[in-house]
Amino acid sequence: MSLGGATMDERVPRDFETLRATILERRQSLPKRIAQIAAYALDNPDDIAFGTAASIAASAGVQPSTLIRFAQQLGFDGFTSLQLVFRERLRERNSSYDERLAALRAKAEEGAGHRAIFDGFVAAASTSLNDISRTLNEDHFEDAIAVLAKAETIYVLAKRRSYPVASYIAYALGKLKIRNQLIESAAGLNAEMIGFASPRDAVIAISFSPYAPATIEEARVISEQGVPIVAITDSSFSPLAQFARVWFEVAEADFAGFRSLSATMALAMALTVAVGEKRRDGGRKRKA
Amino acid sequence: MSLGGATMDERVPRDFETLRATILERRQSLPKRIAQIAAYALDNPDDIAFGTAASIAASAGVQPSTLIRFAQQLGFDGFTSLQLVFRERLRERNSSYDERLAALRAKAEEGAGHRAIFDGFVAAASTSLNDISRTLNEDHFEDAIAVLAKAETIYVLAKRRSYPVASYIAYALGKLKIRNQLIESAAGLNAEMIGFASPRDAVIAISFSPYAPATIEEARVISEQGVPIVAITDSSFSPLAQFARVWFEVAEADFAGFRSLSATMALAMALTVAVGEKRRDGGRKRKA
DNA sequence: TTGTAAATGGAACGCTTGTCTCATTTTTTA
DNA sequence: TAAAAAATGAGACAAGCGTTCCATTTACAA
Repeated sequence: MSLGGATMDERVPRDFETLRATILERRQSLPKRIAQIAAYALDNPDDIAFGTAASIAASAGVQPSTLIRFAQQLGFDGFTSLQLVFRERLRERNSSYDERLAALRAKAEEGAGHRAIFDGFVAAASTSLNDISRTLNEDHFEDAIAVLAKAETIYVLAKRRSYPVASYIAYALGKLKIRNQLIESAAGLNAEMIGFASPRDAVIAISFSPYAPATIEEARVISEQGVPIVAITDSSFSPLAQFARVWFEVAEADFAGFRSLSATMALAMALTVAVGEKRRDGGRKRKA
Repeated sequence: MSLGGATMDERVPRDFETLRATILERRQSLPKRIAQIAAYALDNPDDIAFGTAASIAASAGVQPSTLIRFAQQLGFDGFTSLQLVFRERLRERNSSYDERLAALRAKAEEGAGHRAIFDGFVAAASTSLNDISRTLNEDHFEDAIAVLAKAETIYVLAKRRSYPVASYIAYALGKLKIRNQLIESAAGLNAEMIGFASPRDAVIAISFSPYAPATIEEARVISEQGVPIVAITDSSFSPLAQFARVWFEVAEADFAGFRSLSATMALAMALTVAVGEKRRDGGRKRKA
């Protein structure tokens, strides 16, 4: 008989995720109009949080009283209690990504303690990842993969601050059983190494301002041999860009004078794995 | 005469950031009670978004009418219009960090196209950064800095997938003019290199599962010589942990079988720069 | 079909809301 | 200090709120 006024001792979903799960679970057994509101609520949670019972009911195409029955069906004692859950959801993702980042950066900039240094590097890395995720040119990306997938040997060229990226690329290519050659300077035999490269090979070259002269010079020589170059660099004015078949502009944030490598790393790894995948599929699995 | 009912042709802040800037700019010239609400609004934006004029006024310790005057002072035609801006703020950060990440990961997992591979690596890197930012043990961090700052020479020990981090540490230490030695295996002289290390030096060792046997063995030898080790590894069961004076547990997310290095990189750079700073200050600039 | 229970629509109600007005207090100006 | 202007507090009020109630419709069992 206590049709609507469900007593509060039955478990009432207090957080949005539980509520969502409860709704999805009972979806089948809900009356038509109630189900209609349930669907609307999950699709437009913000409207539930901010709207009035009347406005929400109108948007969902039901009567306000149905909205209240919906709430009661879920164990709430009225629409208002239900709405609180939807509002709490918005409150709880309080520290949005940007605000967290801003907080990190602020702490880092006011320069208090060693923790601030750590926060600074985390913030720089996050910013870089965010930027590249927005700005990556997908056409260039596909072109680069095509160039590299055709290569017999992939040469990897980077010095100084970019060298860690090159070494990880070489490691990953090796793991994927793709023939590659890391051009290191230890033994001073770079010129000879480069001499073996042919137009059937390809190069991944990485260099950021101030561009290591050796990288630029080696890129020039190797491009004159007709070897296609995929470059990762930091601006269209980069001397590397003029030698490259395809090039990526990656804006890495820096902190305390050291550039984050996270965006470059992510791009490098994606290139590597995509090349591996393309080779396995023999170019068959293409997007239409 | 049109004291309150400011006409709408004067520029009304429509987004939260503009509103915030406007308030901060006029702060000095605002009447006492109005300023009181202004401060409350910037400190408790969520309360403004969800509360009623009465409840907000009570929380801020003013009359509801003052709240309305505050809104009108800013060019809104009432509290309700002002509140819309605060609500929009919550709506707009709709795609919270976690949701964006989840979207990236979902795209990456459904595996459509090469872009998905890229997204996967970006997501893995972001997740790793987020995790380490939450879980970094500050005491360990300070201890590690202390150990490394005292060292005459810092030895950097890492192979295979961890090697890129080691090479960046070595690069950064060099830039900061801190004597360091990267233990590479190229010439097979590692044993001799290690032999020079003394208890007045220190080691940064990095190894993740599956732990490169060479790294573990060299860490064992070097710790038996009494050289303090700062380890970056992935679990408390790591064989590296038992040799270490201080160790960090870094949980790197992986994608397509390749582990992100972003968190490790951030930690490594922070350690390096913090050591550099501590040496410059001679330990004088300590937190109380 | 008929009877019963569930579901629904719509109007009515009491209450709280945002806003306005006006008397009072505080601040500024001369 | 006196006068004028600005700021403030507090109550009044209409509009809109969430909720309830009841008549009607729909679904289902016998």
